Amino acid sequence: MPSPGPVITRFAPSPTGHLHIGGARSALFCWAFAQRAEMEHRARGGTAGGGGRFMIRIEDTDQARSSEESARGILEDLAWLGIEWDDGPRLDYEPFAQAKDGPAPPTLARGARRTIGAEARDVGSYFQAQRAAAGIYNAYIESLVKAGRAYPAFETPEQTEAMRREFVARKQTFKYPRPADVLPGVFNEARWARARKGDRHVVRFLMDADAVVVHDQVLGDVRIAPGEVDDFVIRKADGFPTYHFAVVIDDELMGVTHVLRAQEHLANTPRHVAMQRALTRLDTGEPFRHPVYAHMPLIFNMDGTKMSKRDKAKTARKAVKDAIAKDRSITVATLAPALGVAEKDLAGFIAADNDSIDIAAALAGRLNVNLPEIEVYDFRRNGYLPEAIINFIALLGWNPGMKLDDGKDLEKFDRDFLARHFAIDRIGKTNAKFDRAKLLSFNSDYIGKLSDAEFAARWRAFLAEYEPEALAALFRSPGGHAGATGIDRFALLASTIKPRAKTLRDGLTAARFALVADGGYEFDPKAMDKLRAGNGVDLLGQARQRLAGLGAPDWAPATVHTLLEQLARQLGLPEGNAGVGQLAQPLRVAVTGTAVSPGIAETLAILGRESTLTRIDRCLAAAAV
RNA sequence: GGCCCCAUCGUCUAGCCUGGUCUAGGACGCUAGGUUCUCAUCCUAGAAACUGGGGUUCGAAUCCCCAUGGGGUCACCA
Repeated sequence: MPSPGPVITRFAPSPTGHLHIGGARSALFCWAFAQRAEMEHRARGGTAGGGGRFMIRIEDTDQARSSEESARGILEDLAWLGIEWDDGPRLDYEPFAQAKDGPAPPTLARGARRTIGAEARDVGSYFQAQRAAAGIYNAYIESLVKAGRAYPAFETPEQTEAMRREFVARKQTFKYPRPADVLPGVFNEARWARARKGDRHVVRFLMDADAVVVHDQVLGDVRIAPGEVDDFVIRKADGFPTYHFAVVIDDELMGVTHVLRAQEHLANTPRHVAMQRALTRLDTGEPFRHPVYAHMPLIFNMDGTKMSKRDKAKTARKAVKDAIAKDRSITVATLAPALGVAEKDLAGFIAADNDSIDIAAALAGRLNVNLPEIEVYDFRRNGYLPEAIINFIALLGWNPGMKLDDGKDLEKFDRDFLARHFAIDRIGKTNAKFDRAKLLSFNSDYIGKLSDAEFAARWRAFLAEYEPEALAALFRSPGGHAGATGIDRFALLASTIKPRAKTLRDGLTAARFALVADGGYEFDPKAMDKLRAGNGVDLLGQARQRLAGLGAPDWAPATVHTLLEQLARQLGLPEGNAGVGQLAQPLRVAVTGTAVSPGIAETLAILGRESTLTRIDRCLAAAAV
């Protein structure tokens, strides 16, 4: 039996921004599908790369909107998620979140540089703009024109638009009317000559008259009646191929066997199938193949709207409007300079004339609001773990359909599991809503599952990347005093933060007490009232005296705890933790200003002797007023 | 509007293909308890769904039809 060749899947983003979370899922499924094929191939003793390959292709045919930075950003986002491609653009990068335990200076210790992707299969560039420059598409355009399956059209965009409006006015669906001189299967020499002369034109595909059936692995056969699809543009006036055309050419030339993509592309697929029927390879003379199609359900916001980066602008716009309404001193004139943007731009943003994400981000920082995460990068900088995101998005429109021993559904799994078990027949058909609450739950679960050392390393790497000042502050003893010797304050802090952090970022909230200076926090009035009401002040004084007797070198959770236990006993408080608890609350208020903190012994140990005593004294003074 | 796709708790979903084992299971969220020095973690319990109507069948969440609802798509964007 001839070897069937590898399964080849592809993810083909257009580089016009960061990687959208929905795109990440498409990439993940394509990756998993190829991975599984490769694994099974190797299990049968096959050679590496011969069973399944995952490819990235950059669809940068939109000259105006594409950028190299976006392309790189998307590749980095994929790398961060751990979705690595076998074929595609080369990415040299420094692995993320690899900071390990190290000496005090809070620098981000990057791992060794890595490279993903290589132009290994000799299929040319993975950038469509470069492929266009190499003449790949034009050669096929010409072959189609010569075969009478495509033709130049000379209407200007304005003319086409006018035609469209006429149709709409008559309540008809616009379909480009094929010119009378264009005949199927007949090379229109006159038009071609005029085009070659340099007249501005587009090239349209001459749609065939037969029905098109898309055999979709998820949705089943989808039949489109003849005449439903008009003669669409395959080459723009600027000489670049349209998406539809470039996709069909490249998928064939790059040997793509399986196309897994979002359902929004389903309606485009008949065009692709029709072109595949009409095209013949220029190198081998073989007809184009039809890849296997699988369209997956879409992902929406909880309110049913599309998840788009404009949501960020919307959120920021609402926030700034609220702020202006609430506080008269806030105006466009005062805000703009503070944000570092032009007044005109800010006014335009508020008026919804523009949706600048830069302004949205500046506003969010200024007004202290959280923008919705839409792109992978947003999740990353807000402290989500890639494994949580992978797991969560894998469940949007797919599930393994397996039960755990206790009868519950298996829903927590990693990339490797997905690679082993992913199958198209378990892709669902119904659109999903992106439930951030569940993602958050997944994220805190994954944080909880990390060992203390791992969490400390990853939290530290995260802070080094996105909150370097906070990290630096955590490495300083709050009051500038020498920290306890013999304990790693950061590790201790991290271990107490871990169960309290739903994201790496919000771990900072729980760590606030360790971040502020000894005199840098307010005492919560309610907590202070409570302190004064009972015998809190007295207990606090007693505790202070006792703690003062504990030398800085002994300042560790266990010793502090023992000391408090002993004190509780001496004061005739209830046995065990209940007694410690009566001491804990006043102490907690004293050293954090609030009634909430990690365990009191850990809290005090993290603060160290000098800070603790300083803070207690400050509280005692405040309570006496 | 034309064409196409879809339809189980608030949300993600299992079950549907191969009708009975479904008084429809799990997870998140929610509610109520419990553990704990506060908070968080953790544990237990509870409320919560087969869109509607016809049909097929001894029997339908599961098969068929219609209605309704939701979505996608109709660019010289991808």
